Amino acid sequence: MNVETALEKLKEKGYKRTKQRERILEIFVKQDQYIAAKEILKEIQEDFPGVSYDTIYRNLYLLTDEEILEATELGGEKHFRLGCDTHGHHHHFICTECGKTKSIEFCPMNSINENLNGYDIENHKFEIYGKCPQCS
Amino acid sequence: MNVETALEKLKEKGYKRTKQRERILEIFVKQDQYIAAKEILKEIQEDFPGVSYDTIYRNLYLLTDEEILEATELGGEKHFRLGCDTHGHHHHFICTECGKTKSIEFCPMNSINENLNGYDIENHKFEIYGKCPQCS
DNA sequence: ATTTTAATTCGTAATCATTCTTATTTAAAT
DNA sequence: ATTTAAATAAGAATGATTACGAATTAAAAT
Repeated sequence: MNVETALEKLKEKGYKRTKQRERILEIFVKQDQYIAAKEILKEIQEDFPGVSYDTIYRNLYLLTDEEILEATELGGEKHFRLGCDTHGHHHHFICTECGKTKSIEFCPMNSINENLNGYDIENHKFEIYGKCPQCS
Repeated sequence: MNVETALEKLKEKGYKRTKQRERILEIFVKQDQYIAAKEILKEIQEDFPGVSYDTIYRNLYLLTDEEILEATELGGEKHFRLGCDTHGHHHHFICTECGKTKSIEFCPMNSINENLNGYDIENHKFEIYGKCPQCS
């Protein structure tokens, strides 16, 4: 997913193209890893000194709703990254030291054979935490 | 795990038996589901009007470290439940409506055959979210 | 090109969960 | 009964997130 494709997708839904939104997308395209809201803010302030957290969060949530970003909770903070839909659905190994991730193609939902009759499954989370080769 | 067993386990490590700690454990034994810190506080205040969040969190984290409780993040809040070590290691289906859980014996780490050479695995999380039979 | 409209942003305050600090209290060992 | 380390109370502080009114701006309509 690149910046233009994402902005196209938003335009179709009636969302406008703004400099701030474009800049946020650029950051995610450049850094392919989980990033916290405050880091996005810091980076954007170099170009737009006045951006507020409101703008950051509003956009992060919008982009997540539109499935352009995906979110996870790390150390009490929400983190976001570009949803790599090139790979299709997948999970992550997340380094607890540097935050870098490695995609995991294996999805437990394909292997599970547990009786969940009557349960309406909406979502699932599978993440492996540890040290990546560089940090261990 | 019952209250006495848990308190025994703590005593062996040199931790004291306090009314507040005992009461916290009772709540978890009675309600076998994920509970947020503020709900613990509310319930305990009926007996100890002065308890502070400090006491709640200190104990929740202590109990989690001692593997008496287990924790997960739900809706931006940490939630805790009694670690059901009778079942051994397992995961959960968590109802997004009422918070009730169903144990899942299947563990993806037993089925995964992904190349993670060089990665030092410390932990993992597998949870399924949705509506339980009562809520769907 | 101008106007209109709704979306978006800014600036700041408010909220909410969690953590910290210090003085005081308590369990349990001597 | 005394001592000592652990635990608690009370409230302030922090940090992430959310909320809100006013001002701005992108895009559509005229």
